[in-house]
Amino acid sequence: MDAITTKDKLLLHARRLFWANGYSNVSLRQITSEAGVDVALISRHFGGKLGLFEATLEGAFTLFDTPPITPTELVDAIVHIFAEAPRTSMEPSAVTMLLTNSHDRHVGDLVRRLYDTHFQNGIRDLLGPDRSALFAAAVFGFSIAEKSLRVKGIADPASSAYRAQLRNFLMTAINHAQ
Amino acid sequence: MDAITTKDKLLLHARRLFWANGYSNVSLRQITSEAGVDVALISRHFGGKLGLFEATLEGAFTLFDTPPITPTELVDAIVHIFAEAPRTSMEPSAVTMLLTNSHDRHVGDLVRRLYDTHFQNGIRDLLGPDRSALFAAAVFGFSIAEKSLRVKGIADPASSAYRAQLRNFLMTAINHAQ
DNA sequence: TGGAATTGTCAACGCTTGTTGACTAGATAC
DNA sequence: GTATCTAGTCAACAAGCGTTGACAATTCCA
Repeated sequence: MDAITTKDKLLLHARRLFWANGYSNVSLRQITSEAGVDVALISRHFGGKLGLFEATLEGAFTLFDTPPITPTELVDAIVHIFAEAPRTSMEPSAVTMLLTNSHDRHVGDLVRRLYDTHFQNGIRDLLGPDRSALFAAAVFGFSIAEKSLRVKGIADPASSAYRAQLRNFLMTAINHAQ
Repeated sequence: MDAITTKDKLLLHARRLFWANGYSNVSLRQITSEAGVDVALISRHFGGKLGLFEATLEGAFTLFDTPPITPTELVDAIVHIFAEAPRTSMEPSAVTMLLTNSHDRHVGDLVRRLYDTHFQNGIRDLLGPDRSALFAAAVFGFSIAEKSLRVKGIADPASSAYRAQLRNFLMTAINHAQ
């Protein structure tokens, strides 16, 4: 019983720290100290740092594995994830962890593979190759601008203006793609 | 005389490696081994790793320090930088290094400050707060999609289709911002 | 030409990293 | 009740990191 709690504690803190700082910028001792457990337990439960990282992404791509019927529903789903993220403190770790770690020496290949199999293949059938590429660029760009660079001019995520801004940005990227 | 060559060699390889792998994923020994010089010379010439990183960004924001007159000229300038980047092997290190390192423990604050003082303030007068935020998101998203995640559906950077695709994407972000 | 400043070389430092093995405690099964 | 397996604790490991200081070589200036 207690084992499950420990694994969940590790997953919770690891997900938050990885998403906020990136794979290489988070140490195992940082995770375990915040989770209040011993360092060695990561290797025991997850086989190592990479295994823990993979575990934090487990089941995070369900939205894209069964993509919505229409582009509008896809946009609404992503807007919902982005807007609710601060509340749940869970998502959009999946999407954003992809890009904030895509250049990492240790997890770059893994991250690109996850993007290919889940995100890209999931939305390409819905939007077509060109529109899905630019739609992905819009999602990534908005996430980077808001979360990492904290660009001014992006509305408060709790406001309805935020949802409208993001929705309009994504719909524009879809509708006006060449 | 030889000193200048060594500094330039270090800057050249450091810029390339930092841009490709990010600050924390590049070691000083990796840079110096490719440059063919001793490790200690980085601390001697640049004061340390952070100083070398800053030096690689020197003068890379001239475009945004004196922004173009019209949004169209701004878009054309960025399209030009992106399209010529593979040839010159220099840019768009400035813009893309901003975002690929924005979550780094060591250089995150520096990178955000550079973004604020150069990129953001430069284009906000031209585009206004809302449009400049989404324009920045479009630039970052396209860069991430093309360079880091290697999204399918983005044209060959050497082709004219690439310029048209990027130009249309950026113009759309500007013109349809709420 | 001789002294001073700069540049390059080498080895070592202290620190952090992820990982491992030995050991104790507790739960489970026979 | 005893053997077995799992979970947690502790200390240590080897490897890599950025940085430093002592020394040799070169260049520059008077």
